[in-house]
Amino acid sequence: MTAPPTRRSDATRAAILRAARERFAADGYERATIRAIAADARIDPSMVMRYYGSKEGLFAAAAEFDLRLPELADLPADRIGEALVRHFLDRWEGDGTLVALLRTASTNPGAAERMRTIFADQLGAAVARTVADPATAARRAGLVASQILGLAFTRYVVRLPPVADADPAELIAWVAPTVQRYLTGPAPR
Amino acid sequence: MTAPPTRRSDATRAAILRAARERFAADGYERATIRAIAADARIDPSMVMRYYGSKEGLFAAAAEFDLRLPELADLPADRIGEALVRHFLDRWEGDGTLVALLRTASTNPGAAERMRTIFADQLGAAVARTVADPATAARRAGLVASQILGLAFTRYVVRLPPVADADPAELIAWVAPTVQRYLTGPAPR
DNA sequence: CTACGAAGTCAACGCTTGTTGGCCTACAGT
DNA sequence: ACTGTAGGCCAACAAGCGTTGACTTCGTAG
Repeated sequence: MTAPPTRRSDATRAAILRAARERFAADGYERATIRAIAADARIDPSMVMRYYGSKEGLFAAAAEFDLRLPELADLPADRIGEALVRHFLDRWEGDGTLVALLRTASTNPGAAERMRTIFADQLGAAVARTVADPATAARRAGLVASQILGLAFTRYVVRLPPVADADPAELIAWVAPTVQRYLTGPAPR
Repeated sequence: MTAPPTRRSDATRAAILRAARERFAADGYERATIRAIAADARIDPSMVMRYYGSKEGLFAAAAEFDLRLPELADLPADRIGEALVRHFLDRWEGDGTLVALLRTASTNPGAAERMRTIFADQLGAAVARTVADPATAARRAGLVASQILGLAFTRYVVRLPPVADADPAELIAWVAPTVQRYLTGPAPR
């Protein structure tokens, strides 16, 4: 047990992180300035540097993200698609971090790398544990990612009206079969 | 016939536009600097301003984009999905403009608006012409956009390995049924 | 009560960016 | 040959950025 329980600065650190996530989500990496983040958190820009070293360091801390995937094996095999789509919509409807990552991955190589890691490790691993054929597991996970990220991109970033305005239940009903097929459907050819 | 046939500066204008598209596609809006674009085109940064007024103006000119969708009604009804996926892969494999738009739409409101227009007008209209039920046409077009843009995003922007490394034929085989169902499948519920 | 380290503030730096206006150059019409 | 004009270049500007270091304030341990 090495940890000194709480430092006085923890509240500030947390405020910075919260403001950073909001700004990164709203504006992307380059337009989210340290000065603006500091203003939101009501502290001095230099505090950000003290605690996170640099803008890159701040982003790395703000973009820590756990998909919190459920154990797919515990679900009824024919409901995995539905459960996954529902889970993702819930997950990022309440947490701007993934939108921040999505916006930033477009221009920042580090963020793109982070995104690759998250989806390869977390989603890839969960899929590998459930899919029968290990040879196609990675491809299946990639296809699921393409539909899930496409949904997030059109709904939260571009805000294409027919997708952004739909209620979650309808989106789930439409998209779940796609994900289900990518996971458990027969491989083509 | 109002047009003076060719001005001496047309070659320069075109060079700027070509360089701009490449830079915007590779770096996104904010990291693609006018100076870098001008250097690529081997002209002075001030020329960019002379011809396009501002960086926003340059982007607006560079992001002009026609999806060149085929007339869907001319295709066999059960092959529309396949044809569409193949068309999109072809279309942006050879032209960086859409990738530039994709990267830029993440952070630049104007680019997001442009993206919305392109997909609502061009794809939305083409879908509306083929889908039986006009009430669901917009939603179906949005869903197609979500899968198509998700594919582009994972393959060309994030470069998620299982999607980026796949060859087009395999991607088409996996994704075509999704698009086909979004277009011609029964509406859920 | 005092001293010391952490937390926070302030002002400035060096750099890059988009943008501007003045200057030079080359070509077309007479 | 001469001149007007469009094409192109150079140098500079103001603004905003990330980042730095020195200074002040606060809370606590001895």
